[in-house]
Amino acid sequence: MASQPRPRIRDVAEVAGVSATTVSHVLNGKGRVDAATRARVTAAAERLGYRPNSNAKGLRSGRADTIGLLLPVGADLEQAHHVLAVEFYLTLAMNTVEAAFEHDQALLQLPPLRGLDDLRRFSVDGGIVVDPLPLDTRVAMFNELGVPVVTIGRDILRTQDPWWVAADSAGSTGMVLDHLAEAGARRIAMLSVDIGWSWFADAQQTYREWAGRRGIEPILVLARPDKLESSAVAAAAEVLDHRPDAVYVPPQWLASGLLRVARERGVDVPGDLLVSVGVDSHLARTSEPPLTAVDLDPASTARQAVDLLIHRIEGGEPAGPRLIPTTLHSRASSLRTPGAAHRP
Amino acid sequence: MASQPRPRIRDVAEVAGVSATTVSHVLNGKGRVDAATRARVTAAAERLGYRPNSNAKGLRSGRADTIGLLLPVGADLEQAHHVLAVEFYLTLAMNTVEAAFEHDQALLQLPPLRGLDDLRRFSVDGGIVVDPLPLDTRVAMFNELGVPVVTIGRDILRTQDPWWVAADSAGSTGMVLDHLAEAGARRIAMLSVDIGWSWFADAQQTYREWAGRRGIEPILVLARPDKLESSAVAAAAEVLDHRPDAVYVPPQWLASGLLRVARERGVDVPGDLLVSVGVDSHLARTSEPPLTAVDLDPASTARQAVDLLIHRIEGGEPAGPRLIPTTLHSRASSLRTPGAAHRP
DNA sequence: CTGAAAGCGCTTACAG
DNA sequence: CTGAAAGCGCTTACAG
Repeated sequence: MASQPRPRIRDVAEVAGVSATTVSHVLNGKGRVDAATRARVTAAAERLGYRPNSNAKGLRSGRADTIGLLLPVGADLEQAHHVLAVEFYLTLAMNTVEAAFEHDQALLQLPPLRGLDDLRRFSVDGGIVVDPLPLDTRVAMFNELGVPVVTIGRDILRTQDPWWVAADSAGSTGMVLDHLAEAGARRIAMLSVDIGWSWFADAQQTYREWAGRRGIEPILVLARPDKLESSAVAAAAEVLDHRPDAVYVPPQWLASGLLRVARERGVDVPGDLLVSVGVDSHLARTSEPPLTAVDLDPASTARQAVDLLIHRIEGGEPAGPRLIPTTLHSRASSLRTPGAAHRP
Repeated sequence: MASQPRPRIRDVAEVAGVSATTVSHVLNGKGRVDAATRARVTAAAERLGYRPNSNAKGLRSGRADTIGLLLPVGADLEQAHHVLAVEFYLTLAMNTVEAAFEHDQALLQLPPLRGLDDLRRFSVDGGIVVDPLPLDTRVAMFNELGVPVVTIGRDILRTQDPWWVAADSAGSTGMVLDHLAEAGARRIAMLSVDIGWSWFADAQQTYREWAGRRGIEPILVLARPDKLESSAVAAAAEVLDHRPDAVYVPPQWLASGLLRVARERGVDVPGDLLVSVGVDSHLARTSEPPLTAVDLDPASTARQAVDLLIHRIEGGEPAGPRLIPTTLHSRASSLRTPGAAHRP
């Protein structure tokens, strides 16, 4: 419990019989230092459990060795109905933490930013903004303060910005639609939402193009973006009115509403209707029936985002956006087993 | 995009026509400063968008104005089956962030700590360790470095430690058992797990005492702590072998296994079996039937933990542990509607 | 290869 | 009520 005073660089220098300068050189791999001296310094630092004071280091170097993470959820997340994506965000966060750690950076969780002053209170070398809205204000704040920023998800209106990492929505959509078509679907609808996140925007565009190429009239229903159960149910009812034989649902939070309405109408999944959702989750895996879903690989996404941010912090050239490949987990909801239709 | 140089305290001093000392006094509410001077300084700081450099501040004061949060999940959380509690942890994390922010503290997400050196790399004034195991190593590391620490959940073996905040497990258990008894249950079992978290340990003890007071033989089945689906199912089968008419399941991740086994055996919930789970979640709310569950109020828990930690950082006397009251959300799984039993 | 010295931007005795 | 000066623990030209 007794907090012994933390060793300073001069303590290490003393033990090693050199100057603080030399200790600094050794520890930071700068300058030329004799191998024997280097060994003595390393040993002394090790023995004392020396860790440079990050405030002093940061003050001198102007770097905080800290990056900020801004999730699109606040403290009121219990209320929000997109709680279904919590696994995704928590996985994203924990992987960001570990990736940052491996790069010798600490990870600051930023609260929702109400203004520039909120952001100014944190000293970070860079920031990661998750799920930017079109012309995202949070990104603008980082830019305004000259702090390097990278987004997870693309800001669909900042078309010149190369500093983002995102799961491949267009590719995923093509994969899902092809999968449903191969399973025999002829009238494939999309049930989505009108939020400006690239995951949804790109899915819609890809769906339209895909339908166009096949000369099919797209059936596209957008739920209200309020994430309320009632809106989900209303949109589900509307899409079923079109009598599709398959539905792709990029926003995973609309899936349970769709299943419920289908059940109420006696529409069997997968017998009468194939379903695939956009973001894999425990719920998708344990749903009845289990739902075919796209695995967005939040772990890789987080790591790529940290890499890209550090590249930007170090003044690197825009390395271009990074698209993260996805995987389709095919489950019972999209498997048309002959004879399984119209089970009682 | 152009990063204009950040204003320093001397810039503010210059604009206000005073010394840096006075600016510091005004901004930190120290010393006596003339009201007019104070106003000029405040205005100047405001106009320049001045924010003290936290590294300089920290170097001088020895404080980092940063607290660390250590969740019991790592980057591999997709694998772990306790993903069901992700809402709880994410809510905890986001509320910790906001509470810290309101106390002018930044919140560092700490990665899993493999040793003292990992912890030394972070400069934090204090730490919050979530769900400590008995004689928790992470807590020991903070103590070893002399960094104030507070736990969310009680370390059941460090009985002298008053620095914790936890949802009231004993109270919740009593509430659930009474609720089930009032609904008519006579043979109330507990399906839990042998992990040393206080939430589970206290629930078991309370259950035993409760049964003892009523002269009932407790039916207590503990699942293996590996969080595998197979272990959950095995434990569920074992508890149903005892033919209980109600089960309280403190670890929420065992609930779906119980429901599945009950369905397979033709045991109707709630007709033949009342069920209540320990941690409320979206899954509990949307389960079929919806599950009666304890709301642990992670938001209050997080805020109290931050309060307590700051109290400890400031050298306050042990204020004693803080028990967070819980709420029971009574849902269909524990409502014995006469005649509802043995629905097809 | 090594070290003395300056300075990063603050806060805090201390003097006036 | 106000300010000059020291110093927190580092890193980095610079000199030797």
